[in-house]
Amino acid sequence: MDARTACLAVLARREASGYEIKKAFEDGPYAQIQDVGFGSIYPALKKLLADGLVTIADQPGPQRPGKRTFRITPAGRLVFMDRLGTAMAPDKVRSDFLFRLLFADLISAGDIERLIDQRVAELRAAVAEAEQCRADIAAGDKPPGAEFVCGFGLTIYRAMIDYLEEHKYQLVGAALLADEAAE
Amino acid sequence: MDARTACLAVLARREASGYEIKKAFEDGPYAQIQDVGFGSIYPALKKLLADGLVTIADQPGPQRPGKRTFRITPAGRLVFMDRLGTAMAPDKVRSDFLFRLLFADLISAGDIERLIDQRVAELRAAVAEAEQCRADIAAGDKPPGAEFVCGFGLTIYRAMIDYLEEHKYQLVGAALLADEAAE
DNA sequence: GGGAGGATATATCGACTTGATATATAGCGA
DNA sequence: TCGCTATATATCAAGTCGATATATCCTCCC
Repeated sequence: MDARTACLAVLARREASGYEIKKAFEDGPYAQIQDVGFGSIYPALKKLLADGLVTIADQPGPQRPGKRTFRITPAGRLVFMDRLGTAMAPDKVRSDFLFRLLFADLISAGDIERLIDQRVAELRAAVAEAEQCRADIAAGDKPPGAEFVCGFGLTIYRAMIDYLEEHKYQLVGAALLADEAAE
Repeated sequence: MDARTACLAVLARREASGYEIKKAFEDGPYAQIQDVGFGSIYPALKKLLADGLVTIADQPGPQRPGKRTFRITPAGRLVFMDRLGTAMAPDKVRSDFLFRLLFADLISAGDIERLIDQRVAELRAAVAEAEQCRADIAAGDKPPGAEFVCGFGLTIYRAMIDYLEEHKYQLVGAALLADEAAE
């Protein structure tokens, strides 16, 4: 998924500035799935504008000085629909946390426990956010996919928490034994 | 996690060529967690060699012509241990699959069902691979972290399959209703 | 023996992403 | 009015990604 498609996706739902597109990928359902920085968004919007897939919306209300609100064009909508039908890239995970646990034998038992506790706390925060997100969706008139994706995230976060709590001492215990043996 | 650290991690366990490092990130426990291409590995090894964190191991047996086997140095081991203690980058997911489902209202019911079925099939393959991986670990004398991480992956994959199968018709049903309304 | 195909092996290139940084205005509370 | 945060755009160096080029070795089958 390139930045151009990501911008088109947000604009397919509503008009937005580059800044607002960035925010859409920081919270809400997109946040769990994708990550796009300014360094990708602004060049992408420039290209989309040059290709006629988005236009700059005229500004009815009082606006911030530099702000430009983008609107998707019919051509842009066609291109986006076409992308939705094209082959998917395989899903990817990048986890520094699990990477460290692979080398648990090189870390002290205390540090392992701290690492896992910290991650569980982060996951609990993610659960709270996903629950909030789902409540917002139920209240507003959002597309059915959003609820499905939020529910998916919620389920997975909970499964992760359960696994970490159930198996934590398998790892910490092994580290304690190793620490003793080293003495 | 940069490519240099990734190379050091593999070399912390055993000597390996660039090609073998790449393979380590294609199957086995690293595969679920990280992804590194040749375009990152070879420049990383060059830098590590220049910094004295790895050396080229002498070649006892008969070897392939161009092959160079790298060995981590004591300095490299220190740097790697230090990295393990440094702040973690937050975990990231990138899912083209979920992204498409967010726009399920723009896709036909049949296509949604196909999309989900395909993903479930991929996940089943991932489960089989993780089970194989865990069996290999139990047989050999692998570090405790590997079993933990494989089990984690297995649990999450299964949770994903369950959710997709249980909620599939929530999404497909909504799409069918929308298709009818459009006629 | 020989040839096809696949696995092993290194290297590089352009396009893109990432993370940091620079710049500036608006709004709000102390 | 001073400082803080949020809004807003833009750019840069460093690094990553995916494709491609090149070459050798091994195995299987005719």
